[in-house]
Amino acid sequence: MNSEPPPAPRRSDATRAAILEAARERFAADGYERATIRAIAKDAGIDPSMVMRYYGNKEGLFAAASEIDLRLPALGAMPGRHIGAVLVAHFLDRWEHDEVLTAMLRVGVTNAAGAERMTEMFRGQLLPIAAGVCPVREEVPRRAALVASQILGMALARYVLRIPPAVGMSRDEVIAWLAPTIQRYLTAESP
Amino acid sequence: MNSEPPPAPRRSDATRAAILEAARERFAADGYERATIRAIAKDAGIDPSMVMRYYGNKEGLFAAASEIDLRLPALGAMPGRHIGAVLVAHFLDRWEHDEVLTAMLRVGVTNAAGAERMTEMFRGQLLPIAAGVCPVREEVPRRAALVASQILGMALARYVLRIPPAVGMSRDEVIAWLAPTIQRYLTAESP
DNA sequence: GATGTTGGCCAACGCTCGTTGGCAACGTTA
DNA sequence: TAACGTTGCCAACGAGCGTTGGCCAACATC
Repeated sequence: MNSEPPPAPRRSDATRAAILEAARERFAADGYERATIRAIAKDAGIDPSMVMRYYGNKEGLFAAASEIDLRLPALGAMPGRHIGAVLVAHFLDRWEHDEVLTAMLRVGVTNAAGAERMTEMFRGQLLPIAAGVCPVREEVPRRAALVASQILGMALARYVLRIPPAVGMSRDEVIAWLAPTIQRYLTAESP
Repeated sequence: MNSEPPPAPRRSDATRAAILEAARERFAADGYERATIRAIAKDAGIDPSMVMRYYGNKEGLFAAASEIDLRLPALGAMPGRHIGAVLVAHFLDRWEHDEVLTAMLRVGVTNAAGAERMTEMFRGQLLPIAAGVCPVREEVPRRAALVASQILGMALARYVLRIPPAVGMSRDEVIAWLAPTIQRYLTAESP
């Protein structure tokens, strides 16, 4: 993957980071279209032209800002019997502590590049997990997609649409309800 | 609700309808920001200023274009044992034949008004269904939200993000997998 | 047939957007 | 000290947006 030479530290690294952080916030809050480069630059305390210089254009900025790692636990560490609860808990944590996920969800719905990135994220990171516990090999993609549908659906209701009862549920409550669903999607016999 | 006098048929009804149809298509395909009034007008074969005349402004147009009825079956007709399968099948039908739902999902994610409308839609139409079959009265909103999370999540994966395995599943397959989930969210004991 | 109403287009407004190019200040290197 | 790449700001561009107001033809009403 990483075949670049050691990245020489630049004097502008702080600015680059500030832009990225502001971009993540704006994309998460407003979606792709309404998150303007001008607003992001203002948040970062620099000139809009700097954004162009460092990230080429708006698409490049989003690509950089949506670099993401789900940090899914390793395969071996996964207890097969409780994988549903572990996964739900993990995703709740990630979503609540990383606004990039909300940004991806917001942008993925309106922007083709965002949708593709989201799809790839799940294919690259959730699929291996599913492959590790799923009984039937050729069903792995479908089962991973089912898991994604429930996880993304809860994220949508809770963090984006903010449907009141979904927001009002406690973390443990969400886990208790969703874990059996995920568990079944991954490990149960085909219906 | 409907306390207006009988609406006198206007000569411009055809134009109004054409605008609305074009708007629904554009909102569904592009989301709120990128669906421009100019493009909608061009699709409808009229001048952009007509849109303003008939719907006031862009928000008004969206409000009119996203008027929606989930057409959920009546309470009495619902077989309690199979309510999960019935609901999933019903939503798949609705989503595949009415682009307004995709439009609402796209817009609801970026636009506050869209999100509110989507929340209200579910509260007004899904909540009563849940109330009819849910064992514990005070859990009705939460259970309805859980149902919404799975239904919306599948719609997101299948019709908006177009995650390949989700798209590739047959209608019956989706029903077979999701029905038990919905059934449990609505009728099972609290976990 | 005159008069008011409706349905439509055209041209333009003010604004914001992404993006560009030039120019000054700074730090490094020679 | 001179040359140079880096970092930043400023001003402006062209385009597209939502929106407005005026004008004209077709229709309705008397």
